[in-house]
Amino acid sequence: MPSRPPRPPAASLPQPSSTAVARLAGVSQSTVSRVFSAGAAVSAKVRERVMTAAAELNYRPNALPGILQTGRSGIIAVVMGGFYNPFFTESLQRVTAILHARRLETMLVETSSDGNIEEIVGDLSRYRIDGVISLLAIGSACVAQQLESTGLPIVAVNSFGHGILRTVSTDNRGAGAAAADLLLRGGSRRLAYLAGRDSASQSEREAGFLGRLAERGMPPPEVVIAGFSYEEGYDATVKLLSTGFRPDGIFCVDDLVAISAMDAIRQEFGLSIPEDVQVIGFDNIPMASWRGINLTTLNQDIEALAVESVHLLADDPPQREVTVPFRLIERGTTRAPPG
Amino acid sequence: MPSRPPRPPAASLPQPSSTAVARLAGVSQSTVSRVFSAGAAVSAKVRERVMTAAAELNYRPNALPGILQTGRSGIIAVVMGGFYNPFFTESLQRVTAILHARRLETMLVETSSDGNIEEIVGDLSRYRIDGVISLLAIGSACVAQQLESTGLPIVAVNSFGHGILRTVSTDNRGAGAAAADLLLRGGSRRLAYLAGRDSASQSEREAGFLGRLAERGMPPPEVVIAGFSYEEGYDATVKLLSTGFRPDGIFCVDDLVAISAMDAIRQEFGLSIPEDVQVIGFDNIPMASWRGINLTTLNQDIEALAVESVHLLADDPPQREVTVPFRLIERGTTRAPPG
DNA sequence: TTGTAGGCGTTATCAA
DNA sequence: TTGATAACGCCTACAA
Repeated sequence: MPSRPPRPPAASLPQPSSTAVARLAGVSQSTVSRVFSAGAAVSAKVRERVMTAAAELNYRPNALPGILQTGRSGIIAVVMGGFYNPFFTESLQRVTAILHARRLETMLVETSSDGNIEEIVGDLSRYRIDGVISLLAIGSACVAQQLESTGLPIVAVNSFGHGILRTVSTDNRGAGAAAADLLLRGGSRRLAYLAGRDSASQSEREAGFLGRLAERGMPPPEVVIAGFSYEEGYDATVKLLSTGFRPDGIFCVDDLVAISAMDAIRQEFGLSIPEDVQVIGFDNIPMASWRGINLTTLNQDIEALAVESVHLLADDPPQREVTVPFRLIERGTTRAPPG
Repeated sequence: MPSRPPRPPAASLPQPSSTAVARLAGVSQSTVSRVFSAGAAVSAKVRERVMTAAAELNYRPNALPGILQTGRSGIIAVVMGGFYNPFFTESLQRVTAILHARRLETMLVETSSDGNIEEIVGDLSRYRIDGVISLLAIGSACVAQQLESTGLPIVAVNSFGHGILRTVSTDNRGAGAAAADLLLRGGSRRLAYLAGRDSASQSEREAGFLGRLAERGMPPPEVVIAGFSYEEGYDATVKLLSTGFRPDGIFCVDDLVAISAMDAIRQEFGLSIPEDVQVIGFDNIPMASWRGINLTTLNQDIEALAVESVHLLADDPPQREVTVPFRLIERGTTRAPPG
């Protein structure tokens, strides 16, 4: 099923080997190897000679034979989708930075759905990658099972674990409840939820929101599926407000949807935020803090998510599921509490 | 200088080798190899037996020995920074997708400055990567020289080539001129340019803008350095308008700066856009088309930039520098032409 | 069509 | 402290 890259991409000159350096320096190949290994025992004189020869040949050690022997490559596959969402791209940035700090390399896997993850990861296992961090939620137990069958350690962010995967997640349920509390505190009584498409984070946020409203004796809110993007969110909001139902408080599955909802509310219906409608987003992407947007939202601690993901993958600690706390960021799209 | 990953990241079970499969299937190792190679000559019966054995052991071919022999890995290093800017993240997405379509893998290199690129790429060359695509501009000829010394083919986007690198760039100069034309056409006469920090794209855009204004007999515009981000742009705009000078047309080095300028203009100075001030951005990031922003901008054809980058790297065509046309996107922050 | 054997560039083990 | 040698797992002749 796998195959080599079909056309040779830009052939480069063959790199010099440690043998070539050894020859030039008049030492054995093993000595060259030692010079370029961490805790080696080499005399200063020999090291000097080897380094000179290496510099002359522009020698760069080749990591592949070592990988061949140890079976460990120091390469981690990071699975990404949703590049349009700053939450994901910032997550990618942090994860990569943390991996780099640990001297691990990032192999980037780009895919829009989690359907073909298994195939892609299977392909990548040709390189003897050491593990997988998926910033994309793994939706089905079946895919999780397939991934596990690669034998690689796998961490998924904001995903179900399906009893198999290691997971790192924001406290999505708690955050949903906090959103409910805040909307009620601001006086909203006709509530709506702009939902994402099926996923762990989406359903946890929804469960937290609906659960808290029920606890507090509110009728269930209007729920409309808005996806995760601006475009879908805009249409969903128009649809929601066109039913005749006029919510005075909306919780959105993410900031992109929240921002689109604000635009639709103002431009299509001439309503004011937060006077007529309170809006709460999720993620705290940079745009949420832009002056012209100023969105109240629930912050995901991306740094913590990234740190914990790498920790779970690389340090193999006993716990397999980590929850990271959210933080409420009150800005201008909710009404400050009266008291 | 380089070294192996210090701590073993999550040891996984050793993967079965083709030899193990061969033993189980009762054939030679080379036969297994042939079964998993593209244009192999294997009898159906043997292939069948090998596949069964491979499935039983959950065998995955190891690409490393092949790389060791050929010196080509099928891995491309993609250098990224500026994750806060959708232009860069979308570029990354496209490049990765195109590489993947060619069965090339993406090794992601995250760095904020181009200063340590050489070190990072040097590290990566341990993996015998086949080339480098830098979405980060290479600022100094010195760094370009160091990169070239790795012997790897290198493509940089929106960068100077320093007579060494292959480059793919938007027609930044032409786009700057188009911005000048549009502002003048809309009637602006007191012009300003919110500049980026020193880089090829920044200076080309500035040169195009200033050049065209000069051609058309206008005095040189006010120029303020605004970096590339929202925060810096906001401060720079406040600074610009606080000098007493009141521009009625502003060209910005990128959309993030333009959006911040709009926010500052409206919120700090109570001016209207485009009535009092026309604003033009650069990139055409998704936010520029958001209803609440609706920014006139110059589109960079990211798909073309990505395609050409991979082409220049992988197909080694004669030309080393490619320019991609821009496209003017007129939205609501400029005044429609009177005629 | 299949098997045998050599080599890719390291690291690790042992002997000197 | 250094050198020789055997892996690592695959590919590619070449032989059968």
